[in-house]
Amino acid sequence: MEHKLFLYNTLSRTKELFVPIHPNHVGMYVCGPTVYGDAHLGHSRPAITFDLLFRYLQHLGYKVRYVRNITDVGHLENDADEGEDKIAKKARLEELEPMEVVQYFSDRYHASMDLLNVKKPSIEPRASGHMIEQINMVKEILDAGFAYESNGSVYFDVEKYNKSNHYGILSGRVLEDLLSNTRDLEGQDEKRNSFDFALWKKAQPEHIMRWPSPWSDGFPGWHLECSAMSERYLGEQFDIHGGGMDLMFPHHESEIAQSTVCNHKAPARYWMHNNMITINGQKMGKSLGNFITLDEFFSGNHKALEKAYSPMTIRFFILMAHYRSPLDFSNDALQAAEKGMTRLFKALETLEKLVPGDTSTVNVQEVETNCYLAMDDDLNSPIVIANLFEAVRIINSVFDKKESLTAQDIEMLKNILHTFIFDILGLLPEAASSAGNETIEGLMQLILDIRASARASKDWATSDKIRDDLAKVKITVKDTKEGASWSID
RNA sequence: GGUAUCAUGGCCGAGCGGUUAGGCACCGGUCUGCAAAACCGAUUACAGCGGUUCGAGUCCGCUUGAUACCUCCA
Repeated sequence: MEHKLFLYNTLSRTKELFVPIHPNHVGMYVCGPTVYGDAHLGHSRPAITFDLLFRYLQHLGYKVRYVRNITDVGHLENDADEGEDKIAKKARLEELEPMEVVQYFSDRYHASMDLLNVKKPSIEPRASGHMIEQINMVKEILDAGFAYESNGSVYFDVEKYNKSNHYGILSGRVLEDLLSNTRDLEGQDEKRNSFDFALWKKAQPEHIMRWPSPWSDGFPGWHLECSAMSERYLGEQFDIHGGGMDLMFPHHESEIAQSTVCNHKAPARYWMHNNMITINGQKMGKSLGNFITLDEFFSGNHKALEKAYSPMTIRFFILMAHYRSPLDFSNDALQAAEKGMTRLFKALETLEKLVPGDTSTVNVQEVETNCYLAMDDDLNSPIVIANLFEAVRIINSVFDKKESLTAQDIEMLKNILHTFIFDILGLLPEAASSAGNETIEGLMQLILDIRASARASKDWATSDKIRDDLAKVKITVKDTKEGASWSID
């Protein structure tokens, strides 16, 4: 099957046919988390979005090198903490080594990503492990005359850069507009212009994380690590650079400027940005303090949550919206996703039980074609899911003898669904909720046996009492053709 | 103020000029001792006002409203 994969490129604000620089190979860089806190729902969106792209590119046969960094140095606090490295700040409060904090939250981030069935990137570099590359890059930019040293810190000269290039090419900004936005911040006087950004920051005495450099003991600027690490692992120019929309400016804009000065070409050809997850219409974010961590979703342990939501529910919820649309969190939406996904997986079980017919009354091939068309159209996962539900309808109708499929078509349908549900969307069937505890299993078996004999003798009073009383302790009993089943709510 | 994005039925969410999105809820039906679950089926929409067009959620303009970025943020 011919594939013309179109991806929305923020640079051109249009969907463009994806053509890799080197045939059959794709280099992809995505901005990862800053590890000084637990991952929240918002963090799962880029992870899942670019996991979807990673999976799909691999499915199409590309050899993909996917680099997703971990930021463990370099970001500055604002306001009272201006100039202080975020990680150092947190570490001091906790009286832990900064690297201990980094390790702790990295591990927790990885655990959450594993639960969400997010594939590990090919390389996951840390900023702290690439000091030499970053310092070299600062030197290069200084040598090229696009940076200046000031009091031990080094700043990128945006105004000079903008004379030969367009600073704002990605975000659609015009430098003159940025000029009007002067704001008093500490350290501003070191800069020639407010929009200049730091390449190297001199460390204040209280800084724990610091590295020697030709200019001062300090740490690299906010945007440098991505430029340095993407170049190191993917080369001067690579295919795809991704991240959250909130990083478009100034982070990605500055990355482009830095790399362009060093390599005389734009670092990435396709820039992709996922939209935000909102809560009550507002962006979920650390600064706003309105975030819910992934662990809280998984445990249900948060006042805004009516119940616990499994990792796969979260994944399905995110895939039900297109990655460039804002997605509003709500219990209703999450529960709708949960029910829909359950129905999808139930149909997968039903599919195994279908009895083949002599002819097919529905076109199975169409499901596959439509799913591929949706994926090729800028990763339109909601449309893929809609088509999967069309398959659900087909499966159930065949099961109900309202439609018919040949053995060959049933096999094809299995292949299609497995490919899209497991391989591409990366969904996994949830583990049976009732399993695990032998004592409870045994007790429930006993209770249901007693109820079964009551029902056999049409003793509905006893049968209903057992069911009602179990319901009071949040155990649901369902009578099916194969006997009673139970689950804990 | 500047830049960008968006406004779809009870809720969530597709749609990129011309025949059904889809999910959840609700309603009707099948099944069941009853119920739940499951399954089948039907219904409800395109912020407002103009314009372009044979034809507009879909393009253009204006109005209103919302969000993001401009300061660390996925």
